[in-house]
Amino acid sequence: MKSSRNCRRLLPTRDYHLAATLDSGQSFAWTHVGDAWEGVIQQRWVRLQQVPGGIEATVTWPEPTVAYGRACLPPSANADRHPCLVHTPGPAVRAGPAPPSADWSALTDYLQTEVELPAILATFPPDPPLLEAARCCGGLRILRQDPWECLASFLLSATKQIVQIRQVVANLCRRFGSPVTVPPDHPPAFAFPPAHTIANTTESDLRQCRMGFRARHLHEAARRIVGGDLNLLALRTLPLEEARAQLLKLPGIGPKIADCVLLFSGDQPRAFPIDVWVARALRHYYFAGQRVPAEELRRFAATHFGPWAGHAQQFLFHYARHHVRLTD
DNA sequence: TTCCAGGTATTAC
DNA sequence: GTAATACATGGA
Repeated sequence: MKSSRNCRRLLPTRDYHLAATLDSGQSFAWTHVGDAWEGVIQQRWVRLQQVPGGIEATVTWPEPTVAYGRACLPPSANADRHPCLVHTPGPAVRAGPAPPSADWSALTDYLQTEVELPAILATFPPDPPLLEAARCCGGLRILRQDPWECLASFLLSATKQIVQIRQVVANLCRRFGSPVTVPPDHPPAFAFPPAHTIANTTESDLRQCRMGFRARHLHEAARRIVGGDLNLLALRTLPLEEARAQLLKLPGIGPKIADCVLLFSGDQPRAFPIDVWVARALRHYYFAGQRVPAEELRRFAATHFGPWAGHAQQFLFHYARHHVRLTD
């Protein structure tokens, strides 16, 4: 086994509920291990644990060290439009040995620890169900994920339970992802496979990961992205409607998955994914439980919840799943 | 066994 | 235009 060394740091946070955030159906890449969460961020194994004052993060470096890529995602091009976002892009990327004091900004950027949640809550309309949902799910955050991993994961999410999506994503990483350095005696961990890897495999191979009919969509989407039909990072610089229109051109991506990608990885805080849970909550709380066409729900959500509608959506989603029993 | 899952695309009225 | 239906798989 290759030797490795751990590096640990406290990431200071306020109003941050790590478990709610990592286990709220935004990302399917985290495993609950004891009282911590383990996953892979940008090719690096990470362990996160909520502690007083913040999040204790442990990462592992290989020894001897290897060159590694971008230390952090580019800062949000939309940051100026959204004063609640405070990005700290970190120093220039180093290649070669990674010292223990290496850049943590990739992690804080992913976790969005710098976002002032109270400032976002202050923009919400004063309606009782939303405020109750926000109260029940205090500290629930929106992650800033890698766009390709987010898109691919949600392509796999169609009519699947969250636990099953996790399994399929794990299958995909195990079969096609690169192994990452883990602590001694730790089970192997794998990075999410890049688009070109998926594009270069076959639909039949993808089906081995138990993703069913979604294999064709994933394969074709990867091929188009690798072919340059769509620049995922550039979506962060576009107005919401334009970014959504670009995503809707991909096979297997409709309004719901497009909004998930835009909210969870595309710097589009107004994006408002409406799935079965959110639709149920909207009908129940805002339309007296009546049947409402999907388009009308979308129109309502686009105007009612304000500039941080996506956060409101995530509160309603979490609330509907864990705190109340709503019927269709 | 039957139902349903963080949907989408296609086909039928 | 809106309403059903197929699509794979497996947990509840």
